[in-house]
Amino acid sequence: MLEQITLTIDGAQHEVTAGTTGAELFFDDRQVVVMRVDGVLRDLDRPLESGTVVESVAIDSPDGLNVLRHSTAHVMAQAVQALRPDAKLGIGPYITDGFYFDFDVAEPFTPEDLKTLEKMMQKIVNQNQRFVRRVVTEHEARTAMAHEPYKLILLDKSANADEAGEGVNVEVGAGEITIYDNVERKSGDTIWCDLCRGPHLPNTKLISNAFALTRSAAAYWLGSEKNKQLQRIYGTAWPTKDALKAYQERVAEAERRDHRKLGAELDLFSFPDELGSGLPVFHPKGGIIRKAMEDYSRQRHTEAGYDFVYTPHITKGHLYEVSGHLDWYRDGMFPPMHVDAELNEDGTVRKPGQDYYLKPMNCPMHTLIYRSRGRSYRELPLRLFEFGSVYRYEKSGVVHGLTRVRGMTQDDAHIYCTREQMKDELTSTLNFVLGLLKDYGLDDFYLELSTKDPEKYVGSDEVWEESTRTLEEVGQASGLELLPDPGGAAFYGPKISVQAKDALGRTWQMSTIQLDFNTPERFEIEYQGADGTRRRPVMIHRALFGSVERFMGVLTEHYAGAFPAWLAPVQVVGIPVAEAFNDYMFDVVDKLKAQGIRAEVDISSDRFPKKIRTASKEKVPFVLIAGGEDAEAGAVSFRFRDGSQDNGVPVDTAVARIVEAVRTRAR
RNA sequence: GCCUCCAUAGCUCAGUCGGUAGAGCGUUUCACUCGUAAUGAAAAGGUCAUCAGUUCGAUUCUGAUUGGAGGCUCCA
Repeated sequence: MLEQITLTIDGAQHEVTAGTTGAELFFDDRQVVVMRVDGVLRDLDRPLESGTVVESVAIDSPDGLNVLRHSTAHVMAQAVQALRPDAKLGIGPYITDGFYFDFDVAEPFTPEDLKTLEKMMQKIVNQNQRFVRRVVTEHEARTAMAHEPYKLILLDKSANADEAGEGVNVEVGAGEITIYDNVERKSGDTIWCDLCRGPHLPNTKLISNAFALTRSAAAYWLGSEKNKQLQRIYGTAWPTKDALKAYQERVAEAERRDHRKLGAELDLFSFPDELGSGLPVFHPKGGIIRKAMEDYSRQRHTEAGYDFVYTPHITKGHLYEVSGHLDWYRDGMFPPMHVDAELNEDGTVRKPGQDYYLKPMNCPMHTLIYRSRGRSYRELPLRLFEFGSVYRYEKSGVVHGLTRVRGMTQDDAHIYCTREQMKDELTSTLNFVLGLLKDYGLDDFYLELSTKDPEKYVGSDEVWEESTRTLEEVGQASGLELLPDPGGAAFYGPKISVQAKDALGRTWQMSTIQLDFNTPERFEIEYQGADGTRRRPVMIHRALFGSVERFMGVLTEHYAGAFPAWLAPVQVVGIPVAEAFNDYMFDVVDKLKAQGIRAEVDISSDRFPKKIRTASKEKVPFVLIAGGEDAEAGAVSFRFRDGSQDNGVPVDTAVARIVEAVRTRAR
């Protein structure tokens, strides 16, 4: 008689025969591709033990997708080794929306290779190979992987795989060493195998035809610059062809929204080669958007009690010796210009001269303003704000559109306050920042708390602890999700950053609020307390846009170039139905201009439908149309960006509506 | 910084197996204009990124430089 065991299956107790596998348990649900046993993902074909809690995992669940993508990565690696028998395997984990696999190959992969590989993968999928798990000893694993040097390195590291580097723990985990064999269904032959922690899909058929290889690129082995670069192939995989298509459409939409593309199409900004990498110029239309952003920011900062200051773009090097930047970030600064040196005729130095640097940060200069005279506790908190232009020597490979530049303008403020004021000041700053971001149209946030990097910090542990705790309390009080970012802090203090999600659900790090106990020390700034003693203020760094340039890039993508009326370069275009109504249209536009609205009349020689098309392509928020019917009624007709209309609106009403939309910053 | 790829008109791209180039859009001009995403015609516009090398001759081949793309590493 067969022994019966008790399992908790998807929440309910069941009695089953001992030795029952997940595959038998869930055989009638083809969506189930893997299972979770006592919280751990397992292959379906593993027998279940009495008393365990078993949950089915569907292919379209987050874990199921990860397994699907990991298995697809195996299929790809099998195809790669068939195409390039000399290819050595690196690691091949799942990632967001897909997977990659690294290979050491003599020649990089070409786009044609990717197409060939996709076809080979489809053949493997159609063969319906089984993924078979095999527990091995370390010796067996080393024998099986004798020709895979990188796998042998992984075995060396298996004891502490979780710390070894990106993706390593997908291959080998602490505990058992396992190999996954790809077994051909008909012959039972093992066609391919890989050292892998699993779990995997039961078979390749489940991958169906909903996968694609997307790109190839180089990547450092184990993610370290010191290691050899391997060739990485990225791919994506989905439960259904429709899901794959939806993903590809999302990628295409992101490409259409790319601010570099829209910036050129809408004539907002450009990156002249003559200026150098990462140095943008803003064209008149981009300038209007930027000015509107800055004007509103100034207005709000004035209301919130900030003082406006201005500082130069260049300074003697000594300032950044005092601040510590030359110690910590010299590589990220433009090299110095050496000036004022004088030489004797024989080439010996008569006057040594000195180094000037472009400024990479505003804080030291603001601190000099603080220090320019004695300060009283009555002045604190002192909030110094500047649209401060900074220059950073970003490595050539990382410069990217407006989001990573070498010259940028920060909406930078430094708040000097007492330790007692610190918490309230942080709280009100965070609220100020969140409120302002919402006004610009971003409203889906979470916070990140970046804490000390043990290899890169100054100041005492005690101070770090206090400031970290304070930031954490403030973050938690905000009610937003607060995620830890260990080691992410700047050398001088911990920070809270606001992460905003855009219209496509992508996350951007926006504002940062940083505590700094270090700069006040280094610059020895003080204030006189009510009791007459000299005390050291605390300094808070905060930027809301981060950089104006980057924020504009993010907003461009968030709005897909269709900026809300208050930011739009051209807010209204008047289109007369025929030339005879030009004057009528001009009268309407003049009324709008009198109210400060950016309005134009399209009097080009284009025909009416072409003018509509032009205005649509320029993403103008309000198109006003006037012809005979409207003119007789003293009205205009609206055409909105979505193509909808509102005809016969009295002119004064139309003007009021537009003015109101701009005033309220309506979307 | 590293790897791979790329650079032809303002934009998107074709082309030249080495003999100085073409389309569409845009621009200009002319004609035509009456209701919601492209009226027609003509013209202008290019040291084929820059600098060297090979060659009778280089936009084309080679190298370097600059700039760009996608990754990796980095991001105060």
